[in-house]
Amino acid sequence: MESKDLKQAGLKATVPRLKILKFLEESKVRHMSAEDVYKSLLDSGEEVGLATVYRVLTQFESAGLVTRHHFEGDHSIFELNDGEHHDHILCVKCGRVDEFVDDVIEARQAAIARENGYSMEDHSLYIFGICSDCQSKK
Amino acid sequence: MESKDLKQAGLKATVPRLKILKFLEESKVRHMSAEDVYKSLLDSGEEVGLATVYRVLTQFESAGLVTRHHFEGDHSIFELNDGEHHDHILCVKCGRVDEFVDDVIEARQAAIARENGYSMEDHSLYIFGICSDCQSKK
DNA sequence: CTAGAAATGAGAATCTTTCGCATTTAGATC
DNA sequence: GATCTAAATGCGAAAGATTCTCATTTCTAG
Repeated sequence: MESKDLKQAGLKATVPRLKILKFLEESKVRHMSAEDVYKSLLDSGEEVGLATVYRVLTQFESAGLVTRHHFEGDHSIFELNDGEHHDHILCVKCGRVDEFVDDVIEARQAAIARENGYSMEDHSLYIFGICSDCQSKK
Repeated sequence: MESKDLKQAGLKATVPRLKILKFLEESKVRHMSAEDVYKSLLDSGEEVGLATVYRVLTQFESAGLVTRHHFEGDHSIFELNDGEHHDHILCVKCGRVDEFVDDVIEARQAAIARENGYSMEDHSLYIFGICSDCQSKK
C-alpha cells in the first residue's frame, strides 16, 4: 500500500499524489519532465491537473522521494529515488542516460569543498558524450 | 583591437557584439545571466536589444568565447572563457561562486565515460555547499 | 561607394512553471 | 458513519526566460 510512503514522507495520501507516485514506480522510463508525467497520466486515462503535477513533484522532491535534475538546463527532469545516490552520463546524440557511482570522485568532491572552506550540501555531475550505439552509427 | 577575436571566431565585428565582448572582459563579475548583461549595458548608457544579447551570447558560446552554465537550472549563466577549464563550487546561502580544478576528478570522468562505452564530449560539475562566511554567520 | 548578406531591435509569441482562488477532499473528531 | 477544517486540487491567468518575426540597419567584400 503506497499510501504508507506518502504518510511517512509527511504528505496526505491524496488521489493525485498516489497516482503520480504509482506512475513513477511503474514506469520503465526513469527520467521524466513534469509534462511527461502529466501527458502519460492523461494517456492512461488518469485525470490530473498539470499544476498539480508540478506541485506534487516539487513536494516529492522536498520529501526526498524524487530527485530533480537539470540535464539540459531548461526544464526539470525528475527521477524516483530508489536507494543510493548516483551520477549520470548522457548521450548528446540520442538522449540515452546511464548511471554510475564513483567513490573516488565522491571523496574528492568532499575534499575540495573542505579545502575551499565550504561545508558540502550537495553536488551535481553530468558527463556528456556519445554512446557506443551512436558512435557506430556514425 | 577586440574585433580580431570576433573575426577569428567567425563572427562579424558588429557594434553590439563588440560592446558585449568588451563588457564581459572588463566586468569584475565573472558569472552573469543574459538579463544581467543587458541591464548592465543599459546602465552604462550602451543601447543593445535584449534579443540581441541572447543571440550574441549564444553565438559566443558556439564560438567558444563563453561557457553557459545552469547553476540553478532555470536561467543560463554565462562566463567568459579565459583559458583553462575549471569547475565550480557555489554557496547555497549567499550565491558566492568559487572555481577549482581537480585532475583526479577529470581523469576519473574520462575513465568512467570509457568504461560505459561513451566518448566524452563534455561534463558539468557543481558542488553546492555553505561557504565559510555563511557558516560563521549562522 | 554600392550591393547583398547578415545582424539588429522591438514586440509578439512560446515554453515552462507558478499563482490565485473557488471547489473538493483527506482524515481527525464526534 | 456524519461532520468539520485545513490542506489539496484544478482551472485559467500570470510570470519569467528565451526565441521568433520581420522591417530596418549595418558590415564588408568587390
